[in-house]
Amino acid sequence: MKYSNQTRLLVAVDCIIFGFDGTDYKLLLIQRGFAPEKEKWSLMGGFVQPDESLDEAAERILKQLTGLHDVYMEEMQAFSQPDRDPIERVIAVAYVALIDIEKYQTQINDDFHARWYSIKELPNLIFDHKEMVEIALTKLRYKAAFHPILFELLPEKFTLPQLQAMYEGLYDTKIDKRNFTRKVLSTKLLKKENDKDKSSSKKGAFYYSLDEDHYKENFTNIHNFIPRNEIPAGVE
Amino acid sequence: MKYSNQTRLLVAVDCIIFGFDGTDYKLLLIQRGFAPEKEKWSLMGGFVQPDESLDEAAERILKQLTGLHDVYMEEMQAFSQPDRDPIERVIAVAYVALIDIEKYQTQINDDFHARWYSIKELPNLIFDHKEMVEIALTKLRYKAAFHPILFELLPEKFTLPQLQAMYEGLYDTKIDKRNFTRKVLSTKLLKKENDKDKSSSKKGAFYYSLDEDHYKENFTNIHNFIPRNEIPAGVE
DNA sequence: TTTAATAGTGTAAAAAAGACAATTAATATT
DNA sequence: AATATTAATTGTCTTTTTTACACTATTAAA
Repeated sequence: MKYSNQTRLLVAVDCIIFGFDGTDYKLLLIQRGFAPEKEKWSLMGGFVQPDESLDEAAERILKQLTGLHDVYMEEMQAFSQPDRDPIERVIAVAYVALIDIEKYQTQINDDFHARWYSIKELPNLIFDHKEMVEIALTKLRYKAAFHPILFELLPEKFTLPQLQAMYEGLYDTKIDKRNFTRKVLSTKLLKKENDKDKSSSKKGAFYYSLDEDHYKENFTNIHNFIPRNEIPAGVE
Repeated sequence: MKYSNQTRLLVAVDCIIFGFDGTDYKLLLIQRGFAPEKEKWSLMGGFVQPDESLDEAAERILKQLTGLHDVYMEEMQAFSQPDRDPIERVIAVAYVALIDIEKYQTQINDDFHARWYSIKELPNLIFDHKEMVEIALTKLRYKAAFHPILFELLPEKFTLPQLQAMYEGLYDTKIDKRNFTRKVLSTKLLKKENDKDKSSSKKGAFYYSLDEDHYKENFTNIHNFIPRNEIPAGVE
């Protein structure tokens, strides 16, 4: 038994994969291997298979490209203009993933010709992928102002200056060191390590890591990592 | 030309339509007119047609049921478990709408047997609609704590006690009158009218209305309508 | 030992949020 | 006409949070 007289459509998942290299935010793009728009840059995506949910499809696709699983990823928004794909109508559900760029491994066979692009120097993207990325960035700025999600971009151990650079990079702003440190430490999300990162200063900066228990417990609390006037308007 | 060897699916939109009657939050439900689950209560939904986006489908469906257009509505989340509909796989994108309950008109022919149910006394719903409603409520509580969206539930003119009751209802909490009034008026979103609503007190309460210009300009600002500890954790 | 470069830290003022209760306005009652 | 009743309206003080602002500490390199 089926529903009759209804049109069935292709449904795809597109993954917006962000990384941070210490200075710039990066987007992981692939060079599309098939028509249309062959060899143009694109988000990694794929069609939803009959036996999988959208979340599962997104995980499969992310794994395929990065080799990673258990990654922070969430549904962002559906893109459904009937003509967004010139070949055939495809409804795309965009997912946003935040990964530690160092954990990304080029796959044994780099089928996808993937590359990290700085979000400041993105190439032309196929279809409506550019719009997807812009919306994702705006939503990321909004959400990261209140929730400690950007830690997903960092390695296990990181320094306070690195952390601050990450926030400053996302909002393209300078934040007062003392105020930032105080706010971040007051969340109790961080554990101070005993060793220092001396790669970027003579004095060296102490490493911190996430206090996993506190992190899980307090993840959904409302925090306040950046000055109010930097929070982007116009978002949920 | 088509993408080959891919499965095409039904895509539907389901509308979670909230109202507020001065005391309780209400959900507009229909009695499903066709199998499966005929005559069971359900969200209003419909399949996406070949020529329309999801947003357009949601608007069409909302208009069909309520006669209303230009209503506050936004995409919430996709529901995509392969077996969520026993007849055939359907991916549903849930939309949340907030309407002024007084504007809702029963359609000329009430094809859908629609009824407002208090969210405290919901009947059993088909498929995963119950889950959709619960998620929608949690997200509404989150969003309404920061953005002035609940005004969409009120008529053009409303009193401060009514407004406060609406917030108290959503969070199931009591809020201090003086603090609430101060916060709400400090947003500059409201205009005081000259007349009073005397239906619920001898003294009467002054009407207020939205200052439309300020409302549009400041809509996306971050406000703070309810005490911090009432904001639900576990949401975006 | 001096220099250079970045890390680390404290305090005071301003703004926002929270706790708290008496007065006012209008109608209903006597 | 006076009084009782009911809900609306209004202000202050305290606490918390946020912001603005600048010097000292550390250590490798010169």
